[in-house]
Amino acid sequence: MSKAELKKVSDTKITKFVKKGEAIFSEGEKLNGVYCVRDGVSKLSKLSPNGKDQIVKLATQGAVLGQRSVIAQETSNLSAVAVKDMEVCFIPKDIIEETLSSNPDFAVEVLRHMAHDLKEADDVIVNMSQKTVKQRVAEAFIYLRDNFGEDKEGYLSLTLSREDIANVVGTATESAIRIISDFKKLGLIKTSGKMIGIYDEKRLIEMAKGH
Amino acid sequence: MSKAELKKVSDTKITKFVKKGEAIFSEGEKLNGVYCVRDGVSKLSKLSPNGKDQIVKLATQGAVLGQRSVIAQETSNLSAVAVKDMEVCFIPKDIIEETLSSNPDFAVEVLRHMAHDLKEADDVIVNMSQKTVKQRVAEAFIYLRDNFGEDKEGYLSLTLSREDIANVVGTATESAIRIISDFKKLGLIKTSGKMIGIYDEKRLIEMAKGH
DNA sequence: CAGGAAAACTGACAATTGTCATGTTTTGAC
DNA sequence: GTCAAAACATGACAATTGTCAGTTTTCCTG
Repeated sequence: MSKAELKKVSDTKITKFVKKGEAIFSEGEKLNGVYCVRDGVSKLSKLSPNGKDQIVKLATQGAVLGQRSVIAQETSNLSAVAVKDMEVCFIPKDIIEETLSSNPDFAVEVLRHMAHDLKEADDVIVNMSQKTVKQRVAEAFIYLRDNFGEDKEGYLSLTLSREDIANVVGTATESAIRIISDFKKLGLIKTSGKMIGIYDEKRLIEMAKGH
Repeated sequence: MSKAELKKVSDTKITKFVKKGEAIFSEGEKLNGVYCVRDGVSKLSKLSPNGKDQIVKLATQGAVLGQRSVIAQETSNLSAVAVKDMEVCFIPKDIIEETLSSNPDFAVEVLRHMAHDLKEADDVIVNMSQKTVKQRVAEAFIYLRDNFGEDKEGYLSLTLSREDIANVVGTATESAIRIISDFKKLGLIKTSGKMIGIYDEKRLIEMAKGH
């Protein structure tokens, strides 16, 4: 992006704070721009016909929410809700569209990013369809550690509710809870309240691979 | 694309015929360009660690294979194998990259397309994680009819092996076969050899929705 | 800090799905 | 046409997962 363009963006951007549990936008909503995540974490989920909310992605610092819908000129196919207090900045879609069509480098940049997302989505599809719930839960913890880190005591920095964990994994809340209990009994993880920590990484990774 | 660009593309493109069962490229392969599907159908699949091949997408006329990998400058994350004799034309990646960075409209066009694919991938994730195998099989038949049509006798124009159907749905081959038998007994579909036809669309759609 | 709501947890059971074993049919090469 | 290999099909059973019902714990609000 040129300096002039950068300036225009920073002039028009609006910073917004979103508390944990609050929505940034909802499925089916028409978006007038995109939201850059400066801080915090958002879950991107889609309501399934049976009433459950499948979490498709967790977005953190650097992610751009709503990009897909704005580019495709469609309403959002996902809901975005904060799972950790957030700071986001809004960029109107006019700016995006203008920059896209005037600046090929920007377009290619966005394209690369979207190509990456698409690959990740493919991976999720394979995991969902070919791995057991137990494997997916194990994988989820490793993913959470790798992407959001852990505190000094070894607990995952991003604490999700059991229901959210179940919705990431795509299973019933009770099943997720049961598997968490099992993992704890097996000494793979430790828990403290709703916080979860990885205790035996090696064996947890084994579990994710299927024994 | 300008006329000069179009000319360059049509000068460099190489038409190739791929027989049913043959691969266009494989997972992990480095691609030197993309393949436009002129005719036929390809399955795009990914090997899961347990040895099963999950079909992520079926691509037909108009689809561009390898686009994601070429844009992201990565090796392919999927394998492409013909499930119906194909005619594809190859476009070297240099041409793609050059056109992308010189022609914003082309980039935006590709971007829109990829945004659409991403939405579809999200939908697949939700289906995989929230629907039963029975629902997914029913949905698969409706999808096959809507996207590939049916012949005069009402059989799906695209005939997949039972194994491929299982791999689309993400289940064991035996489970897929059993469900196909059940659907037939229930009068939802009809079969003739490996061909499958939709017999009672309304009830099949009900089944896809969950009873 | 009391009380109520929400979240976490557990048990019992049913439904779904996968696996293995085996038989049947179809297909394709010769 | 024949024969072997592959694909299709079914049964029996085990493993996984979901559902419902109920208890305990945690969290939040006044």
